[in-house]
Amino acid sequence: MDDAKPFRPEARNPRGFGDRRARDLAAERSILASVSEVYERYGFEALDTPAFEYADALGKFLPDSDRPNEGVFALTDDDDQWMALRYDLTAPLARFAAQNWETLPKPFRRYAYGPVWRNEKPGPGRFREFIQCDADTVGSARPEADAEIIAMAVEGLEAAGLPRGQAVVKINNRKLLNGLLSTAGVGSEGQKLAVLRAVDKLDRLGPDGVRLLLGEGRLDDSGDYTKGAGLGAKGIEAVIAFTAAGRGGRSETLDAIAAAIGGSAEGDEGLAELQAIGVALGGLGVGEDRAVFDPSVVRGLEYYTGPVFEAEALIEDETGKRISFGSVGGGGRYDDLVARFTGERTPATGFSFGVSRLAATLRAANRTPGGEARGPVVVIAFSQDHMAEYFAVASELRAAGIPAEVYLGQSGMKAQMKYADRRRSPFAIMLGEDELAAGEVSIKDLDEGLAASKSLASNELWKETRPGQYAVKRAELVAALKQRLGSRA
RNA sequence: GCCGCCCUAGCUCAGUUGGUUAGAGCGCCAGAUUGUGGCUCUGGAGGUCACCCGUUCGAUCCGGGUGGGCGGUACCA
Repeated sequence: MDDAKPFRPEARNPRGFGDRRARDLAAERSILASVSEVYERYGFEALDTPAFEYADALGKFLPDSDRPNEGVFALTDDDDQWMALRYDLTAPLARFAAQNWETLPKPFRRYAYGPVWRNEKPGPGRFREFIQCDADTVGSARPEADAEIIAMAVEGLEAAGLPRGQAVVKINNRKLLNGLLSTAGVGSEGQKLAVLRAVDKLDRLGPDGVRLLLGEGRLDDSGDYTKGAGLGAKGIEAVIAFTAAGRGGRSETLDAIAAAIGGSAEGDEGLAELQAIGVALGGLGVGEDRAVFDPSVVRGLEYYTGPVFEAEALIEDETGKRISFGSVGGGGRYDDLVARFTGERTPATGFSFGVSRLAATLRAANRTPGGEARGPVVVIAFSQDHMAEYFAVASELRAAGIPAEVYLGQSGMKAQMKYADRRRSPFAIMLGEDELAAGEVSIKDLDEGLAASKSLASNELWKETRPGQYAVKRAELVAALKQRLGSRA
């Protein structure tokens, strides 16, 4: 006799993890299908890798501690090996490429999609589990490989529902800022990193805030002090001038960048790469309104070694306010990632769509990629005596490719109609005593009924009129429904 | 991680200067309408006032702690 209160766990999601219902899944699948189709059209082969990797294969690992770096979800398996959920699709690709390099066709072109996990603080458009759709070329150092990746990003955006003018891919090159900093006498990697972080905040803090972060440091609104990069006044202005070098056209921007970075071997290399990317983009038919050079783009991931890309949505909500949960995709060149495993420098470049964020952005703009999720045709269950007949109807519909179900709850007809309504069913099928006697079946078109109800004030009239309801011969049910479904489209 | 604000019904929020029975709108369920989703009307269910500890005769309210949410900031391989 245990009279202790039974433990009742609270039914809730882990923080940053969300349930996705039919309409969310339809949107996601639609984006995945259209982007995958673009990737395949460009000749990229599909690959899936496991959710888990050994933690050391994912990169950051603290050898002096038995815990992998925060930011990933990690655990040890039975053999005390540290495993971590993948935080993107690029690191697993690097592992796969290194492992199978001998037998792969080179350059290796592959795309992949699936969930990735990050143990970070969630926010709007920022999840701890989200879907990426990624394409990479491993084994080509040519800027044309980068250009092709960018072209796919542009086409993918369009296929996913962001046509010309509603999204833009911004392109930069890490080598430019590196060259500039070398010329300015900034040697240490730590200082360079601090500069990158500062520039990354340009959109949020503005040039003056970034100036503080490039110099001594900045005190923010919450009273927190952030130590700066420690650049001198000349260095600060050189960096700011560089980030402001974006112009309308790609070649004008290149000229402005060239003037801003001064001369350095690394900077010139980066400039030449961008130039070649620009030429290739022209050949690929990617207009200057869809892919631009933008020196203010940074990207957080440290593994990028050259060109970096970022996709941004340019759409507004009803009030004309720009919708932004951050970038909807990003990528770049990472020439050292495979070398972590093989010791051999292997050039690689790629781009990932943040499918979940893209879906969230489109939803915020009241757009539903993949269309509305509709429920099945619902066969009303009038009486226990005729259940077999109801199931026969459902089977006929299913055989004809029409999603259908018999109501299996305990409630009366009114509740069954309500159920069909809530399922967003297109039709309810009624086979009561009257219909059975007449050899007929009643079809209620729920959309039509709803539309008609707007002009009916009283419930009596609504019931009498039975808007959207038709009787057909029992044998003609499937044909009649097919016709109605077809004319709807 | 750090700083600030917040936590009352499924949701959005009132309210109690510390006192018996905590409210609204929306949503949900049911009836009016025994074979009809909408509209209308009527009724109903639903709350350990986030949790724990303290102060008090008495705490949803005051104090402390914990957890969660939001925002800022840091980090983001």
